[in-house]
Amino acid sequence: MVTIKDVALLAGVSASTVSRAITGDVQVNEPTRLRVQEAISALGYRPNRIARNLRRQRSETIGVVVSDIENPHFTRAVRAIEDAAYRQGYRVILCNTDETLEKQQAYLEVLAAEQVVGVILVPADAADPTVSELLDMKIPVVAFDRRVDDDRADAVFADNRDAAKVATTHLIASGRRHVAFISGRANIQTGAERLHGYEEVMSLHGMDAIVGVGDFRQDTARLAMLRLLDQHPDIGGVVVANNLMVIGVLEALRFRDVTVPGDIALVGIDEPAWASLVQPALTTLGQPTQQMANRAFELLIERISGKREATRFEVFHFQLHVRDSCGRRQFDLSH
Amino acid sequence: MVTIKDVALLAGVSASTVSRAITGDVQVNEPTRLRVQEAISALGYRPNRIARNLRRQRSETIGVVVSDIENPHFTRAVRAIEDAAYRQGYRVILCNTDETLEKQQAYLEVLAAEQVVGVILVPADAADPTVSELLDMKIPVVAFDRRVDDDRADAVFADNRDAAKVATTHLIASGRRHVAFISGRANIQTGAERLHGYEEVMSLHGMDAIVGVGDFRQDTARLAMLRLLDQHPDIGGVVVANNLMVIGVLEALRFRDVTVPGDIALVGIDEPAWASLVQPALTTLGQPTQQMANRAFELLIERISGKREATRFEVFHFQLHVRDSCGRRQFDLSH
DNA sequence: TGCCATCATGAAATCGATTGCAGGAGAATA
DNA sequence: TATTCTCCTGCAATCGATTTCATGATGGCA
Repeated sequence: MVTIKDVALLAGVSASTVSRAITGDVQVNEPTRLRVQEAISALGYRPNRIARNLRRQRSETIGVVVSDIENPHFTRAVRAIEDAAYRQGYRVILCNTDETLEKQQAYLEVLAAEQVVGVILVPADAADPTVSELLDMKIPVVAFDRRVDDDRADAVFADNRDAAKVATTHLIASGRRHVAFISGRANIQTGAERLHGYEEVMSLHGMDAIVGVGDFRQDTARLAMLRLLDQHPDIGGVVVANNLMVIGVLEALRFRDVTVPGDIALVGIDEPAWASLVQPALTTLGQPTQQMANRAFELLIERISGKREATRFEVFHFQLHVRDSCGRRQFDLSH
Repeated sequence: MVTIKDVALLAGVSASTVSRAITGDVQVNEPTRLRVQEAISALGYRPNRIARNLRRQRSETIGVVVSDIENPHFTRAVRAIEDAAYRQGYRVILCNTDETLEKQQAYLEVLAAEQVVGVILVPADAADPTVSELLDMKIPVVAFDRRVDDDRADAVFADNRDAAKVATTHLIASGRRHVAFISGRANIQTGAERLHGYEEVMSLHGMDAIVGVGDFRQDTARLAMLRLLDQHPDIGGVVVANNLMVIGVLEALRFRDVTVPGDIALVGIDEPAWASLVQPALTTLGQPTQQMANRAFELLIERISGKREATRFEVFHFQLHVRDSCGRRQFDLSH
């Protein structure tokens, strides 16, 4: 491995001078700078970032931690963040926690150790003390999609309760009775809020809640829907708590020869790219993922650059896309 | 920040002893070890990984670099790799290159600097010299989905040429004429190979190739398909080079009121989760993504542990899933 | 009793960079 | 000419851990 000393030796200067020639924050005589440059390219020298970060106590890297790398909502956000960050000279490293506290802690520690300048986190567990440790270390954290308990962290999320309310109301207003809900995990904020929104509307209309418990993934949603069909043969509508679970639910309905929206009307929360291509085209509630991601990054930059002290929450809103799977009773003109 | 010295001070021992107590590779007297443990938890000490990696010249992290974080084929692979790696005590950090050489170099350098023990790479550019630099540093590299030029790197990929040949042949055998191809970027190996497979079959049958150039993303595929419809109104079938582009192509066909498979039969390469849910259900060629990912990780571990010297390539095969979009002329029984 | 092996520990070097401090050279000013 | 200032550079300390080497204590064995 070629180090700064080798370069110094070849250029006939000290290591300090090489360092200054590279970083450029202190004046270096032009001829010497050129000699150093030559030596660097002659040896193919590349500064060791570990040593640099150790000394500088920071890096030019931001960390992004998502709870499910397979969820298009998150990957779309990650791409938006990476794009913006890279343009501003930051590198982005990404980690996947699989919705487990253990992995979240492990990866937050990795990021802390790498001295990242900031973290955007889709928290698997809002109460994770590791988040506070990062904040103690003056590493700003922006929660995405969900909040964290430590209120020094900014947060960007959507109004999930409202989304579920709109979806449920839409089905009921279309004349559906026995509207069911395929939930995500209730210990995840988005899961809980969407469930609460659904329950709120159901009780408002004096109806019993019919909940199939999923975990935001395709397989469990299929099983939950099959079970629900057995237990409640009179279901007339279903709200599905996220995009991946919609796939599982549609598989279950097709397997049982249940027609959509004939037998059961369906509204999905989240807007996948294929929403309008499936049969029937999916009525969805979409959130402005890219805008949210961009905003999360902006909030992080404000913190990194020290422009802002106060914690900020930003709430975005879902938009209803009425297509065919809901039966369209009410909104025939809104296509 | 609490360092090893603070722990040493509180426990009344030297830093060396604390270090030994933590790593456990050298005997430490039991009572002292306990005192150190107490001091550690009392202070909430966490060893600084940067310093550790600097000294040890390695980490317990492996790097994964993908060319498109939004492609489900890659995210599925990433999740499989992360699962396996985490179980074996490795941490995984992920980077996205957007199919650009510049970002690929930047992120490979980041990973090299972080002293990762190995890299799994979906190369955006097979000729990138940074790959060789990693290998020079004794950091093993496994190419995924595509190969790299440096033949010290292992590779796991699928027989893309054959996939395109099967897809094209299937359409022709179903009686389709003027079969078109929506290609990915030809400077990407998978793109080139799939295109060649298509062209090979077409020329074998004495037919002219009809190629719409895309870049593996949804938007360009839509435009390419629209342009193709204008230029070649007699197209009877189309092979689409990857899953994301299928969405764009279906959008274009729907926009022009072209029926599938009535007017145009369609076969997609890659098997997205929603393949059987779209209308019409998609005939696809799927590759065993998770198996490939697991194998890539195994190859990497063999290198990391020094079990193997010789370079290894592993080629996986696509499987044809006949559904409705191809017209099913030949294979009515094969569902 | 004397010698040697073993065990536990500390002091100091080390990893590869950055940076505070000091000093020399040369220019500008008194 | 003497003094001050600026510019450039090198020395050495530093970041926080690991690891080599040396040393003292203990105990077993001759």
